[in-house]
Amino acid sequence: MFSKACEYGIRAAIYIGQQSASGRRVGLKDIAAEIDSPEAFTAKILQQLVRAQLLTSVKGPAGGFELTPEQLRTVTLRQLVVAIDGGAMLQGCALGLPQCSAQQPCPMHYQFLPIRDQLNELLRTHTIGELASKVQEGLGFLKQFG
Amino acid sequence: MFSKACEYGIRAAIYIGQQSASGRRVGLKDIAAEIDSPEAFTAKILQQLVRAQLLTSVKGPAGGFELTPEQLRTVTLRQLVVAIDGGAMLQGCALGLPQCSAQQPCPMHYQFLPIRDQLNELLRTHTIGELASKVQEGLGFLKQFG
DNA sequence: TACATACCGGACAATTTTATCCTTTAATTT
DNA sequence: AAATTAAAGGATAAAATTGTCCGGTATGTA
Ligand code: FES
Ligand code: FES
Repeated sequence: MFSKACEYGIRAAIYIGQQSASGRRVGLKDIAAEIDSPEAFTAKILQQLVRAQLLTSVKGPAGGFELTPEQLRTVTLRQLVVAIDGGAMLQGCALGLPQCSAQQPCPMHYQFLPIRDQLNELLRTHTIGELASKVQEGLGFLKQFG
Repeated sequence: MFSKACEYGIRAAIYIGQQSASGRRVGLKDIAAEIDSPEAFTAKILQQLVRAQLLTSVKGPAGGFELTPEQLRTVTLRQLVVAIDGGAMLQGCALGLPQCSAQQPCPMHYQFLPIRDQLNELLRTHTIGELASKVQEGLGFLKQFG
């Protein structure tokens, strides 16, 4: 579905969000441990997200990553996915035709469209803050135990 | 969404199905041209599908690929996808957790599940024959022009 | 039997994705 | 100012995916 980079990116953003909501700034090491991802690779992805201004970083001692209240409230899953994976999966043809369009649709087009639309809607309407709350309340997990 | 291999595989299967429905057996060259895919790579994918018995091949002059009436009627998109990409995308967690389960669900789990289920249903309920008809009737395309 | 056709199979190459390492830069503390 | 901390950035490596090439094998035809 999504690339590894995107999966790590989303999980990281949610964890950072959860901690930011409690006023804690978190470092790379902590993040990678909490979402069970390769540290250096995760760093690259977070850099991308900082550049895209979807999250904030602070250098130096007591530095790390955080989401501003504004970011927590407004940054959506969709923005993360687009920043990392690009829009291809959210707009592209299921069978890989160069253009998804009703002009020359692939034979799955009309069946596939509603599903893709729902996915878009799902990503568009969920903010990091929202998902972070879910984790905070113990209703969602960013890694698995046992 | 799907890998390139899977996209080519599905498009190829549909084209072969369309021709088989008209009693024509088709060769690799023809297939690659009609679905706009790299010939040698497509050959590899078709081999996989033949081994999985989702389509049939015949060597020698006037040989090529075809779908038996049985295959045309019973082989589903789902079988193609599983044969080429494996079941990961159809069962895996949206955020890449090693297991998708309600025991330790990721924070997207309950929103994501219905969409993934619909995708599964879509793939499970559409046969190659059905999609081939659509192409035959000019309602669907396997490559794009101009 | 000889020959031509077309898929099969293995090896190989290019590209993209995933992942690591190390130096530099910025910020804080002593 | 010096030392310490932590992210930024560049170079590189490993792995997976995508793609090519070529000799082998089966099949039909002359
Ligand atoms: S053309 Fe294939 S999904 Fe729209
Ligand atoms: S656990 Fe993530 S989708 Fe089910």
